[in-house]
Amino acid sequence: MFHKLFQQLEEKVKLSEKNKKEISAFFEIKKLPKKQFLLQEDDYCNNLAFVSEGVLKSYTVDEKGQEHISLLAWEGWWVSDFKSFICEEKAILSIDAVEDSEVLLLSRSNYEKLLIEVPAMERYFRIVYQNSLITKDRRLISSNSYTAEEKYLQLIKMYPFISQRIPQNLIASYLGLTTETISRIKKNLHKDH
Amino acid sequence: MFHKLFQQLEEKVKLSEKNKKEISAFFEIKKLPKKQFLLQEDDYCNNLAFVSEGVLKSYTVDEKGQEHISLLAWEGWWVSDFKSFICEEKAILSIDAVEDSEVLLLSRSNYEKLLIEVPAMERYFRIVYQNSLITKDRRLISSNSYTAEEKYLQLIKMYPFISQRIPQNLIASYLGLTTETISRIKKNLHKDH
DNA sequence: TGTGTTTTTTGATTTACATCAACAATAAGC
DNA sequence: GCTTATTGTTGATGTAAATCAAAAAACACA
Repeated sequence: MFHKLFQQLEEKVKLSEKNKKEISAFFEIKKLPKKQFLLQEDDYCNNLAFVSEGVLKSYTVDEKGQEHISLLAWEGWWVSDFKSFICEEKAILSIDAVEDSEVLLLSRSNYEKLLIEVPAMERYFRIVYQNSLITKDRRLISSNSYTAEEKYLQLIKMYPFISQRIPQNLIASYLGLTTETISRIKKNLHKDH
Repeated sequence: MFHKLFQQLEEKVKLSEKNKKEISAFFEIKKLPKKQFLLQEDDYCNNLAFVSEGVLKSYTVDEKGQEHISLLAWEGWWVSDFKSFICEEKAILSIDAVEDSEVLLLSRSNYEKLLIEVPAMERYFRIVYQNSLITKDRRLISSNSYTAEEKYLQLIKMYPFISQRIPQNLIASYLGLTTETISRIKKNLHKDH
């Protein structure tokens, strides 16, 4: 359960065994069967969630009822409605499980305590956010300047196995495209073999 | 020169007078006249830049020579090609001054030292990145799910005075639209007064 | 093993925004 | 103040991707 978490942490910061014991006490384990919500729009997001198993998606829903996925989070990723979590506002994101999953929850107060009591964690989150910014930056550029095909190819390049795990309609939503468009792109790529 | 920086820092963390002296020693001041580059594509981005005066833009240039602005940074903002800075790769972004500006440069080695020697700065950057992620998240949602008009309105709402300072063609590029589209949107909004 | 559900494919049509082109307004340099 | 750049507007036309609709394929589970 905590294996993935510590693996993640130790990629970025040094931890003693004592640290690890300390840290795990701040988390709560939660099983999340497929399709179950971790967060619903308009609720308050009171936890950061670390995905220890499975895949979750976070998304907005527009007036037409269409989902727009902002993040696909599998093992080793953090998910939340960050703005809601930090600013204690109502969430605009919903989060649910794409497949049977398990998450480690870190409540707001535990998050704040953890940052202070374990300085390595302050550093860890600074690094995670740093990396996260890098990816988000690239995604934003891609979203504003690339064609549908380029966006799709870039995603496949970044996560070659994503289509084995994530249905195409979710990939489409993640890229801000329709499932029909993805289907046609694939057909086209095949043609040019 | 350092006034804006300390103002920014003290919004987020507590600093002693001694801290301030220490911190300022890590920065180098640079004047940047309008249109001058802070960074060019394919160079290495070796500094984080804090804008103490003026406005910079960071952008990519596509095969057709079109600019795609990823960030408009005015007083109080940080700019860099973050991936290049962190991973020591070649930059894909160019950064230049939209108006006569002044920046405070923090080199990679100074950044790393600063984070370790002044723990408040580790905390500061964690908070800055945290906030930055929140904005980037919202921008990504907007970019993938909103119409041109919605994107424009959201920007105006977020930065009501932006059009007084930033020419429309740069705003267009920032939103991933053309200047003609912005012009038509404005006309339309006016009509509905 | 079949039957319903979810996901993907294919084709026809529409639409939002880009592109192209020409011109108007503002600002900047000498 | 006049000239040259820069920025913004307007109209005509093109196009990538959305939408609509319906069938096919893949999956789920009774």
